[in-house]
Amino acid sequence: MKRKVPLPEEMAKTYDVPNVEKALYQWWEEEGYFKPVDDESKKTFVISMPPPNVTGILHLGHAITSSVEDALTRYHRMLGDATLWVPGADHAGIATQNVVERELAKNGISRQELGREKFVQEVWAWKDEYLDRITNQQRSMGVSCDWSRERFTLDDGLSRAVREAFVRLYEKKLIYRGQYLVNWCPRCGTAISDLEVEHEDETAHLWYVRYWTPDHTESMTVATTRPETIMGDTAVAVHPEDERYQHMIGKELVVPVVNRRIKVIADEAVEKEFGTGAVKVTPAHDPTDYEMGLRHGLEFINVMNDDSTMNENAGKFEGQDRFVCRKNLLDDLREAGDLVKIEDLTHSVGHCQRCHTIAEPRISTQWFVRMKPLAKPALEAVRNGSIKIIPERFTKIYFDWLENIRDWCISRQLWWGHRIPVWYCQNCGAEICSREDPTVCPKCGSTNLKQDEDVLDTWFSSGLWPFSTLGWPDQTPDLERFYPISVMETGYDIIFFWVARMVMLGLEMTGEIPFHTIYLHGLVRSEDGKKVSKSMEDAWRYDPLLIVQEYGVDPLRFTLLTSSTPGNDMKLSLSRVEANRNFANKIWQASRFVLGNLGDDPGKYTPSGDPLDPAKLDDAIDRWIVSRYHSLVAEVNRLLSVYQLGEAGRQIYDFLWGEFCDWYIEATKVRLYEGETPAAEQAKNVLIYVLDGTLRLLHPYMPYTTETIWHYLPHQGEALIVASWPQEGPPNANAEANMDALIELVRGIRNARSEYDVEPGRKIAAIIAGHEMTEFLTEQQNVLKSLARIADDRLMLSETLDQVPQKALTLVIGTIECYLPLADLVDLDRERERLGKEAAQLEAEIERSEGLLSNEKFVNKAPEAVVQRERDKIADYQERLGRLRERLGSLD
RNA sequence: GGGCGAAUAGCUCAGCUGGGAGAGCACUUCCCUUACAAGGAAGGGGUCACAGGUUCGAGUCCUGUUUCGCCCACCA
Repeated sequence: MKRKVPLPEEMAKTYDVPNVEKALYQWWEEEGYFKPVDDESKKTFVISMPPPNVTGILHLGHAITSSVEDALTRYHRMLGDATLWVPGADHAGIATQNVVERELAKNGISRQELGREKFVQEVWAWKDEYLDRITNQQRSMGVSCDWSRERFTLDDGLSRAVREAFVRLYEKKLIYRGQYLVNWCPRCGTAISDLEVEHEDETAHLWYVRYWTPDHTESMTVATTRPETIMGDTAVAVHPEDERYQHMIGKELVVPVVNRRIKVIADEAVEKEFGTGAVKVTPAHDPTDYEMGLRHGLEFINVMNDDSTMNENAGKFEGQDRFVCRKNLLDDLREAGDLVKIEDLTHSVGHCQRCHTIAEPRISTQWFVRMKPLAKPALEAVRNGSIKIIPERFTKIYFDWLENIRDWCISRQLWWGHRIPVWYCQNCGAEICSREDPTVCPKCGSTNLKQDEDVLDTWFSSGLWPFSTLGWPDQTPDLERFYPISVMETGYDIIFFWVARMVMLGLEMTGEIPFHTIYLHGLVRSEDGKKVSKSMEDAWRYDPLLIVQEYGVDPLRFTLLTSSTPGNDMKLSLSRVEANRNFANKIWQASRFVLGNLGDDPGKYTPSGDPLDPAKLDDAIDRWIVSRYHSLVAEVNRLLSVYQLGEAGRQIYDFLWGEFCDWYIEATKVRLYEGETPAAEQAKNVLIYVLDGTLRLLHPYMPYTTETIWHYLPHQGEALIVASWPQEGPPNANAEANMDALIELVRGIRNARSEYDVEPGRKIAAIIAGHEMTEFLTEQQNVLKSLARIADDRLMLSETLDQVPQKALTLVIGTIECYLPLADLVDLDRERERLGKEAAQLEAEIERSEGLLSNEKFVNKAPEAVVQRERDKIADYQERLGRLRERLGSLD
């Protein structure tokens, strides 16, 4: 037996969809709607969810990712594509290790005390809890992803993919191990990649330090911001063409404190203008100096330990923290008279992305990926259009980074992550990189093997995500069918960390592009424009879970989807979420109206799924709304095809509220309240037809609200989530023009009533000459009476008028003349003034149009349609003006 | 040092291929009318940052300037 939708029997009077979100989600999932249809002939549409950090808490960044990806997924599912959205989570090496270490520290336990194996066990134990939390939070956003395919970057399959990728790169010599200068986080105790260093401008000091020649007869002064590295100096460098120092090049100087002799060298990297033009060279602690060290064959002296305390090379400062050492060293120098000068200086300082500790450039043995050979095809794939980036401007950023790419340090001195699959023979020293754990050394046969201690950068496994989640390296049916995936959707802040690396590794490992389209969304900021962070005082206001609690999922989703354009940041405004909650309520109430007017057998109004032809409808207002709806479908299709989700959403909003509710529903009331006339029956069919279709269009944005309402309305099919996307149908220009006139007329009358303080309840009289519009207005006279509050027996409608009432307000709407004899209320002087103003306005408009048309260039060069529009305008305005003048004359 | 983005109503933002400036919130007046007060009706409010240019026509395209934000870069 088919499981029933978990909804109350009756449609509630108030909007309470948030109360059924959970049940609906569960129902969707249990019905299997999130899985791709099992039909090989269908086109596929695939998205890989950017895996959230397993320790993460859902924030607005996740919420926007979820909203965009779910909207795309639902849209394509309704289009009939075999749609797959693959979810998963990231083990997030440093981040997770830090979190668990902190948890353990609460009980006074350190990672070192536990030892590697036990600590990793401990993290795994935590992982389940964390994973549960984050995935539940994601579910709460309504994500329609296939949880049966959920993956975790450290699970067996993905670990195998990581190892396979590593070994392949190793065998192609694209991975190498060596001693180089890397960024080191002393707090995390690991190397980090260039990308993981965040530079910030800080005010600091530039210390001028004097270095003497061994005989203490000559000296040179160098400027440094990091005096604690002095003990690692192995040269002083000047520019080769610096005349001030020519005589010193090649001479020896003595490093303060450690009294080591170094040479003065000449190198073009030195800027003559900066400081004294002489620079201390510390190849083991500075990127520029490192390069110089290589060029000049200098010694590399590391003066710090892993935790950035000074090591034995720092002489008397051994054991001191780098900044304590700095202070003490400066004191010593000052005392010796060799601290010549101190200047203020603003320079950028690198910090660890994860813990914000000042990173230390440091020489160290690490594993690297050779990037240039990988970057080349990745550049080509975007250049030749195989991969498209939206918005396009990020293409240049992608190019710039890849064109100047440097090797990627992938080893981390952590315990939580994929261990590097390399073993060292303790007997012969051989290095063994292998898919399987080796037991004997292939060179000497020794069984004394030791695996490399390091783990891989988290982003290494993320880089394989689009295909590792589909079963790679095995040629699984999923990989066969769903790879390459369709869209890679993520924030622009991780274009280098993740997106570019996926392209490179995807091309290298699978020989194919990993995805066709890269869609980058903007970052969410708080209302005052700051980056939303947990430390913010009013951070709770930007907690998606709390927002959802207060307003529901759909309003938040709709807000996130319609508040910005691709790639642009957005400031989330809660008043907007509230407004969209009101929108959801509006749809609910409108649907209640429709449902409540269908009578005892609503099923007979079930839409067939085929587009209605407005030309075949009897009522002009029906023709109008159907025509407008068809234009909406076409417009939404167009916008979605170019990823303009925001604009499409706004169009649906405007149509539903501003046209369907404000005008169509109001107009149908007249017919519906007449009873079961043929006209009423047609209205019901059209109401359902348009509402059903619009709910479909809105479903990707507001899945819960639309699914719920849809079930109460007569419908075909088992669930909206798997219902078909609306078809485009013919518009009807004539109906739209007629209705536009009616709307303008009603607004004009309402405006006049308001201006003359006619009580809202009072029904007034109206005398109308319809001219060409007479037939239409006659057909719709009851609607007109109802909307404009004209008394039943006091509407005089004819084609022309023999005589018009003196004491009456005058409205001229296109060809329609309308007089409102408001008797005692009408003040002829005031009326003259009002009409005079209107006439003046029309004159100005006519003058403007005539000006345009008298310009030969405009007439010749502008498109015919634009010129014609101006001509039509003049005709229309002149007709109106004529009538106004006539009326003004008759008032005298 | 290079690059990118933003600048539109009091606030938050749209304005997609250049053809008479829009929404939500806030504001004013009125209305609890049988879908909806989470609502309805009618309003007020903008030299589209500035200066040039292209064009018959520029919020939209080009150049420059200013302010803010971001990214990249071996600024000792």
